[in-house]
Amino acid sequence: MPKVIVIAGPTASGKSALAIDVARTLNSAVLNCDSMQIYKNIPIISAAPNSEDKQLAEHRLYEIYDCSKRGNVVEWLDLCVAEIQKLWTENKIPVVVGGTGMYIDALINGVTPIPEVPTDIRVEVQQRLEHCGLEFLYNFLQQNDAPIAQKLNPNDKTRIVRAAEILLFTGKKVSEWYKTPMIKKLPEAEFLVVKIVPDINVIEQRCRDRLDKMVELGAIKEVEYLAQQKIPESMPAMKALGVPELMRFVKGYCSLQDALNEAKLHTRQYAKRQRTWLRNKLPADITLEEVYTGQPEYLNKIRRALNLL
RNA sequence: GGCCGGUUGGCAGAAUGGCUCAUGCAGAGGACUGCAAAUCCUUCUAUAUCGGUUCAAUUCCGGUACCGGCCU
Repeated sequence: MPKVIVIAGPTASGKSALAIDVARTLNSAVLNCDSMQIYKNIPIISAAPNSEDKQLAEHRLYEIYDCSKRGNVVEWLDLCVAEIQKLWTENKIPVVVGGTGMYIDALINGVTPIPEVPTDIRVEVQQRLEHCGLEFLYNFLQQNDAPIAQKLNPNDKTRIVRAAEILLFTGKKVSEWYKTPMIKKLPEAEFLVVKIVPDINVIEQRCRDRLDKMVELGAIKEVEYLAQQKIPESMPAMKALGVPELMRFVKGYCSLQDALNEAKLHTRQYAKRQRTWLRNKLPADITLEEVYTGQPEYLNKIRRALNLL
């Protein structure tokens, strides 16, 4: 059975470094599974691999979308699956790394085959949301798809909007859609899941240091670029950690120090959410309880596990 | 030394003579199937201290401590 290595961990856990080392020993490539590193022009703030990293191992699916584009899981999944299959034909074991839980989940467990909702429907729902309020949409769901309404929290904007879109476009309840089995894009794949879950305080310290370093490396320039491009705040790339915070500084609303402190706090909170997700949703074959900084035993562990698969 | 004002959870900040001390932030835990670095849920912690009045005090009165202002 063809194999795929999946490396997951919170921000600043050293997962990218591990991915590079694994890819090198396997003479394979690293595939991005991060919803922000997929965007161009913000490599510093999104902590995408630098040129040195890229020399050590081949990296794919990084910095491929314009920041004005809205990425999504399924699109990423298609790209990722294509790259995995390519590597397989070369007899290589792909190394997928990233911190976006939903993407990993979709890769391993599949998604329900709901057709893509066209833009006009999405705009319509968005307008309803703005004019009539979230409550209106929730009531709409309660009347037309009670099971999903019950499952969702009345304040959960993202999911209520999504459910409304699906219902309007497909005419079928989301709760019905969810009864159809999820489709795996790579049913034949055998995944070796490696999880890095260091102590949250260690992660926090690394996030702080990294953010300071990002500023030294030119993170402000990237944010200024986004401002110049006048990319709407609603775009995903504009929500990358550090972007909204530094944007406030760039626009003169706060000091750099304040912006950084905010960004550091939000990064920690994000890392915490990632840990929760990893802990409860991703069973792993190998778990590292400390930051990866090149310990050879972990590489050996992975190699041994691969042979056993 | 004298006079005045203040003291509510880790922080900010409401309220009240009596029922479980609002709320926000932070912290902790959790959810997560097409924007997910998003979106959302649950939850711990306080009336400075001592005494008095009262059926009942965080709330009223007094002492002490601490903080701030003014005076000598």
